[in-house]
Amino acid sequence: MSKRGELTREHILATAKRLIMENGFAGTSVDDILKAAEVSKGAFFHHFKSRADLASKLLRWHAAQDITMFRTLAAEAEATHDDPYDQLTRFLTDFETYISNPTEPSRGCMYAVFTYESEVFDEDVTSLVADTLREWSAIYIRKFQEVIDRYPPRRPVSAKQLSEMIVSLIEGGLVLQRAFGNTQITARQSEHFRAYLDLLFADSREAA
Amino acid sequence: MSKRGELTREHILATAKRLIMENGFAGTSVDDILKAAEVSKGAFFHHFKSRADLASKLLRWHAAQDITMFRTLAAEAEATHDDPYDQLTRFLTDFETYISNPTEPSRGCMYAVFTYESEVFDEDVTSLVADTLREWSAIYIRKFQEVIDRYPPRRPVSAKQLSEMIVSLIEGGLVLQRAFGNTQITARQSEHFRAYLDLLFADSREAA
DNA sequence: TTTTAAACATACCGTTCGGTCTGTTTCAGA
DNA sequence: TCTGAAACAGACCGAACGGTATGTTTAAAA
Repeated sequence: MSKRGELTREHILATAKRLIMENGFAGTSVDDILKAAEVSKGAFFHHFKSRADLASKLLRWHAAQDITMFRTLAAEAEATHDDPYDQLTRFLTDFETYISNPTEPSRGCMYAVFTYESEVFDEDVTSLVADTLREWSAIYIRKFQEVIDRYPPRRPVSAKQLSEMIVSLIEGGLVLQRAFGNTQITARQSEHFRAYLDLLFADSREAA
Repeated sequence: MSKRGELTREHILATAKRLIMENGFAGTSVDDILKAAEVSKGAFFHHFKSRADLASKLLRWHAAQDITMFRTLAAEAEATHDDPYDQLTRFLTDFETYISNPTEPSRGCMYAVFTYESEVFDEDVTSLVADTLREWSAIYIRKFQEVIDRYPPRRPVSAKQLSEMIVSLIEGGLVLQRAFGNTQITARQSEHFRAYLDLLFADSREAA
């Protein structure tokens, strides 16, 4: 693909992403995207076979960006701290800064948007959503396992439970954040979760 | 309104609710509803001024049912237990049974569906969503405040924080539940939350 | 039994939808 | 400089859309 073509493609994807995060996928027509992106119908269908194809490509495009960002934050935390608990704390605080950033306020989670319209998509799209969410969870699980192995928690709890909790808190926080128009809510859930972690692990950490 | 008319109205609302929870609001056309409910266009537009009017009426209808169910569970818990902590535990376990009921598996939260398509609705709809979520939160807050007043928590925590956390966990759990096709996930979050509450309040409860 | 309004049925209308088709422009490589 | 394919532009199409207009049925009150 030529550089110019690639640019147009990305421009369409970015515009579609913005519109879909505002109105949902079913609420976003091809014409809406054309108008907002100021590209022609010919250009659109040159890059995407159909509207459904856009959904699939957009999801992959977003997931790639998303996982990259996730891994970058994780790598940064691991580079700065040796202790898995410190790494986790650092990762979460970085995430809190990112998610409540008022200059580019988050309109929610794209996976949630696709999930709540799941019946209109093919199985490859819905399974991609599930796979990406599972990848998120898997990274959390590994780190929580390291923490649990080093610092026995005050109450029996599994890495999977903790992972599922923080992912649920973030997803739910994003829903409330948008419903209430308050960009701080998701970060607050992450903070509260860290307080819970402290309650679980503070004793073993002090003992060590 | 006649009994027959009221029946048709409710049938349309129930059908629309089912379809919208599957495909989203923008993904559900009036014709889709007519076909699924086996009613004519004349019947539909006799009961609802427009498609947007259906959205508004449906939301109010659902919110009324929802809050009633919520209050019923709360009243039952309060009738069976004197202690606010016991009431809360009872309420949450009842909720867990309800939400993971496999005979009528929950496809998610209608407020979340409307929230993630919020740009397509008028302000009266979006503010109704926010108001209903706030009502939920308020009921939780009052109960948590009673608990905190009676049993000083191990760490400083506000009733608002605890309320926001359980609501986020449920909203997020419902997203994951649908994404993964696992009806147990939301109940698991509620359980985990109760474990956190135990960690917070067990000491003061034993002392009392 | 007659009257009347609510409750419904259906043909129809203008618009928007996703998608196609045909043609033009751009630009890297021969 | 020429060539060909990629990149785009925009008119056009049939289907589906939300909504209306007009008529028929139902059922309770007079």
